Amino acid sequence: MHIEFRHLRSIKAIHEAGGLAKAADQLHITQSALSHQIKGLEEQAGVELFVRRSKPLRLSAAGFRLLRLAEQVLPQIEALQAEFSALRDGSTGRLHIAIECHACFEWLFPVLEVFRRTWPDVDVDIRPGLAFDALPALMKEEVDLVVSSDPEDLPGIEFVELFDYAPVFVAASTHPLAQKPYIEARDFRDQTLITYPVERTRLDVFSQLLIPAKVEPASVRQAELTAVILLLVASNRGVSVLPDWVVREVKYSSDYVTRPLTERGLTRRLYAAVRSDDRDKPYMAKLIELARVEARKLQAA
Amino acid sequence: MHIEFRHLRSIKAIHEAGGLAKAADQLHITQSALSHQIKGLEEQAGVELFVRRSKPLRLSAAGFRLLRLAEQVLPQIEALQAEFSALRDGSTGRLHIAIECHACFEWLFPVLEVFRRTWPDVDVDIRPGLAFDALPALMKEEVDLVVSSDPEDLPGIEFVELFDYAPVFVAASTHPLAQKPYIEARDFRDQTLITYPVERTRLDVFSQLLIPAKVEPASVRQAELTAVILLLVASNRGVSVLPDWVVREVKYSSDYVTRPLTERGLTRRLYAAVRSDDRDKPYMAKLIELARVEARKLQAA
DNA sequence: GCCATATCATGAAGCAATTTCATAACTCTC
DNA sequence: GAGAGTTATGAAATTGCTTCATGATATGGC
Repeated sequence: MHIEFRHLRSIKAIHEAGGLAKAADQLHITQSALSHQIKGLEEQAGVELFVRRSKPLRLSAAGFRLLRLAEQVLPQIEALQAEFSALRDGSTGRLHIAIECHACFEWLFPVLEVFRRTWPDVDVDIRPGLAFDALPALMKEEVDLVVSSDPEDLPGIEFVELFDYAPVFVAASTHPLAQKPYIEARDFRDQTLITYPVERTRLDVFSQLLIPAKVEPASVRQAELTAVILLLVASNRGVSVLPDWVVREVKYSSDYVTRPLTERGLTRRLYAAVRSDDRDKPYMAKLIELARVEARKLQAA
Repeated sequence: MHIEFRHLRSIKAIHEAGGLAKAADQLHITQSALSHQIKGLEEQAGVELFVRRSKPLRLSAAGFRLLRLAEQVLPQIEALQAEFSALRDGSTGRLHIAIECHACFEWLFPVLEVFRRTWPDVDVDIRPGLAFDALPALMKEEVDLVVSSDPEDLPGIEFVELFDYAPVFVAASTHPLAQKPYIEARDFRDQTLITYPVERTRLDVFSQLLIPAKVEPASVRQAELTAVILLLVASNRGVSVLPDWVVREVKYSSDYVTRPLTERGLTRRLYAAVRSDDRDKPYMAKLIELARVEARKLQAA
């Protein structure tokens, strides 16, 4: 059968206006069109929806049943259309974030906390599961933002600069290397290096320092959580390299020392990879702005 | 604006079939038509409902939102259509009954009790409020059945015979008239007559006996409830005339006597007035049959 | 990576459904 | 029962949906 929303609207209008002609006005069609429409609907449903005997057309029992449906359903689609128009003007949307950089949890969480307060209708999520192939997922609209430090030239994708950070050497304060003012690649030769469990090319120590210098650490141990890495470092089970926003937590602790990598220090840049379509959406712009501000707060601390 | 059920069905089909072409098959339209339709819908809503980048067309966030609506709403209209088809085949409907005859409660209630068990989906009600102008209300479909003992020739209305009954004289067993084998009009001349509070022409005593004989009782007192009338009669505050199905309750009580009106007794016939359209509906036929059976049980008791 | 295949998009043309116009039929009120 | 008000109807005009034919794009196997 073919009951349509149009029919629900008509039923409702006729009931409320208390007549076909007035209802037709409200619906911006002629009385004739509405009459034909109702006739068609009744033939479709096989049921008389109105009492014809009385002149200001009145709903029959079946008509009332249909009206009840209309009053239940019409507000729902109106609500949906409101959501859609919010989506269109960018006051709502989906913001699923994939992070390639394992330590980014540390600054992203506080950012999202602040973000949720001003944009409560945006559907925010972090998807660490597919951190591997984040950029293809971004292109397929499986996620909406990828935090990355390796910009690529992809169609429809833009890499928006977030902030700079420094990968910093961390060791226990009792560690021999604590004596040096800065750390070089060759210093790792006889060390146990503790890293996040991802491929080397995605770790700053390797990509920026050890691989170019062709240095291999004595051993590499992996730990998932930043807190665990720091624990291992404190108990002298190895040394690590972490972004500055992470080491700021231990900078003033007497258990740790932090040192720059190379004499002048390394600098890396983080990007938010987003689809061009999304870039100018207000909530997206806001998130990126927040990320910059909050991260700098962390780095300054 | 112009979201229609058609669109909801399409969204759902595409999602379930996992592709536009297969969905189009299910919907019995071409792939092209569906493509155009979705395009139109997206323009309407101003929102992308599907992710175009991936090839087996996938729902976007907004698309999922619409799907959720579809899954909520579509079953509702299917349920409605089931109700309508039940209405068409007569297994459900509205059965609002108006009773012109005030004492008919007595047999109608038991009838409806039985009826509700076999036809639970029929919307049954008794509307005593508009007992006055019941037949016009029947024509205007405000009620669906009128119990009446005065058939009229009205277009679209049929009077279906229910059963015959006898208006019977009731008095306290101590009442002087209890001595007579039957009661005549002139016997009322010096009596207080207790009646239902309706116009005289609609009371059997008057229309069938007193008005033709031009007899006026000494006084007339009215009571709404049958139980109250009987109470007043028992305490000798007056006499009354009630249908046989009512007096059967007191027939064997030593407090009352019942006597026929006139030597041969009066006989009246009750009718169910219904619209011709409704007459052959199964539930209507059933109710009428039940009324006959149950009433005769009461009269026989 | 490239080609074959599957899948979706698009434009023009045809067709069906909806709307309108003009007017008839009906109901209700006075 | 005349008149105002309201709904129904038929035919023509219009809208918009569908189809056909074909182009564009993605996916998977080699």
